[in-house]
Amino acid sequence: MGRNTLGTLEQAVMMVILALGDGAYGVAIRDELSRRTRREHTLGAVYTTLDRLTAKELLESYLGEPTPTRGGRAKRFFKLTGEGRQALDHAVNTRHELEYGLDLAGKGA
Amino acid sequence: MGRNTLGTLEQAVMMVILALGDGAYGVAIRDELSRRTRREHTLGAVYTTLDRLTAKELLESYLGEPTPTRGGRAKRFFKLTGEGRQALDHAVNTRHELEYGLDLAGKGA
DNA sequence: GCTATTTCTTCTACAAAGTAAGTTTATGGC
DNA sequence: GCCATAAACTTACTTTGTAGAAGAAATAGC
Repeated sequence: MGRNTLGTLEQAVMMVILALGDGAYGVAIRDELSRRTRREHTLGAVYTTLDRLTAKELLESYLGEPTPTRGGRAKRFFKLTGEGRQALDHAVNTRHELEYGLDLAGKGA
Repeated sequence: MGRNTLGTLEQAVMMVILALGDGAYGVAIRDELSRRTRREHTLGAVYTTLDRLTAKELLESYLGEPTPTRGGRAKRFFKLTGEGRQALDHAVNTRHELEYGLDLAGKGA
């Protein structure tokens, strides 16, 4: 995709990160994504998206505390950068204008 | 993009076709798209998308009357198939669930 | 202080979508 | 005929999306 549009998965991932607040790390993101999407996404898909968004500086990441549960590797948490927030808002607005006046399923209000 | 998700442009184009009703042909679609998106899209981008959606049987096309205007090649009009309508509705619903509970710009209602 | 187990991340190769920059076909008027 | 206009088509390329693993880190139990 040319310049600066966000793909559907990219947008979805960013929204899920917002929804998760703190606690947004790879596996959790995948799970919440599956929940909201009613669809399975592999971790591979999620992480590559995460990486690409980070490379574009729309996300930033930091490593979490030593794991509290059983075994496990250190979680990497993600959040939107200011730029990321802007990009998402822009995508949402664009969508809004596209949907304007149409009667679409799920547009109950 | 893997199996059956619609990309952002694909969704956008389908929405614009709905918005245009009859009168949805390449150039008109591009123009309406630019209007609603506040962004220029080349015809190349639009036509390749149109073709792909047609190939996936989400759109169907038919040729219009011999051109009424100045010069020009016969217009090709597009509309959603039943399957296309379904796919779009599904995309809209998914989006809905993703946005649920978030406070996003442009989500005024 | 090993080894199995759990939890999470990283890699790699490929398929699908998006874009740009042209080319082609068809009028109509001069 | 030649130029301008209006539309569609083509091609080569970049960016996103996906799958299916393999790789690391931490802990528990023994």
